Amino acid sequence: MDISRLEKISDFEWRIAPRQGMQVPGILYADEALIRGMDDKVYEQICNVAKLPGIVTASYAMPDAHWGYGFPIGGVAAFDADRGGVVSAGGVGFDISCGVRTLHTGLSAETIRGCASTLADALYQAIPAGVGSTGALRLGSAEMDAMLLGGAQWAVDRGYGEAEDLAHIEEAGRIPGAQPDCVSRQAKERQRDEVGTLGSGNHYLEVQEVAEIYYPEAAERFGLRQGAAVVTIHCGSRGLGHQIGTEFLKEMVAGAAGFGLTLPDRELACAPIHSPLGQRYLGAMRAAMNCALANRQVLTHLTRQAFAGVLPEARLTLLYDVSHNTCKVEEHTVGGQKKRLYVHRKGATRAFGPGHPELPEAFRAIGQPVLIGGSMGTSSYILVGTERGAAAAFASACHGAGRAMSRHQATRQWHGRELIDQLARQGILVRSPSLRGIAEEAPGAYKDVSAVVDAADRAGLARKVARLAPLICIKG
DNA sequence: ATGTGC
Repeated sequence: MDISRLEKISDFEWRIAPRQGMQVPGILYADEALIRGMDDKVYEQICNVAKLPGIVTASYAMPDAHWGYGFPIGGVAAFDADRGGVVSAGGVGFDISCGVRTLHTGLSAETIRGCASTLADALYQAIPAGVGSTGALRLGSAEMDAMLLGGAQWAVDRGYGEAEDLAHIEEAGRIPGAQPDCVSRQAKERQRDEVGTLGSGNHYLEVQEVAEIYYPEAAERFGLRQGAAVVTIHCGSRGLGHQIGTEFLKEMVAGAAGFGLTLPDRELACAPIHSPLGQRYLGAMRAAMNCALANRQVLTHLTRQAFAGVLPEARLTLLYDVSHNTCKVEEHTVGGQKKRLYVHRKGATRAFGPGHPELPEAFRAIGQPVLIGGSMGTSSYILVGTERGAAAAFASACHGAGRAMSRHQATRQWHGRELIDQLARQGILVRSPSLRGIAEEAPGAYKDVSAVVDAADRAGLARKVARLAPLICIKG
């Protein structure tokens, strides 16, 4: 991206002044090196989003922003329903409610190293992974609807996990307003045997070591101690979310003219929040959010079972679960006034600051855990929402490293087998059904997650708490 | 991301 087109606010905040139909400015949080590495398309997409009806304050991009469908991945935009605001399927993304959950294990990384290979095999056997992977559950139509309404609460009610898990999930594990009736038969069909599966692409389950602590007070509140082992699960709503995204995108493209919307880019297809199509999308999307929460909850149960077979002394408790592909109704202050807004976060993590009423009691005084997944073989980070961040980008932060290279390019540059051997020499055990998938996910195909996280920290979006280093990686 | 796709 040509940095001369941006107005510098600070070393980590850059502004695009409104022009050519932009209702609000664009704001990009990143350092110079990250901005120079971004595609010009990201600039274009930030500007295009700023042209959508009802957008408030600014069209934001996080430090890991890259070119996406319509909206940039790493984009945040909020809309006021009463001022013609829209909801956009492309503003949420295909993998609805893709997100990250991190669990304590009650064990040290040293203990894990003592049986890493056995544990890796046990996890790989317990966790269905890969394209089209299926799980042990088969949902009939009534159970499907119950899952889509109940999210992680549905899973816990059926014995997958513990009641205490729920308090440590966004919205207590169940997104209200889901409408299974708005989810197509085909979407449900695709999901029938995919609950409790990891999927493919950048999804993973990792056992990690707490390698570094930056903010001891927050780490203490989060129960993170240096040298401890944690488990992180990164996945989403599988075939169901993808099908919903695909169908509504098409419907929104077809419906745009009927709503009198002239879109700067066909891919920005959207519908007024106060329209039957907008409402149907929200109902279906919320059902997909519950699907993702149920999925991560069942995977947690399978993880506990795998640990129990190898390390019976393990006690897996949930630190937090937060999504990074969502549209959520939240209260934010705009021009000194409190407003209920439809906040799209596409590849951006919610990062509520201290005192937010929606946070579980354990974190209310310190702020929300912000879980940032790295690429395979590299570090992940835990940050905490801050007061300053709550006033910027509607309380959002980055979500990961962000791709630096296409999947195709990566497969030409790396070989799965060599990467697995190389990582094993670094003490990182990778298990995956797909060598091609491994090559596509080569660490070198991603941006430096540390630079991304530093930029988010320095921009004040969230504050660094701890770095997690991978020990075992189950890759889809 | 995805029953990966012109």
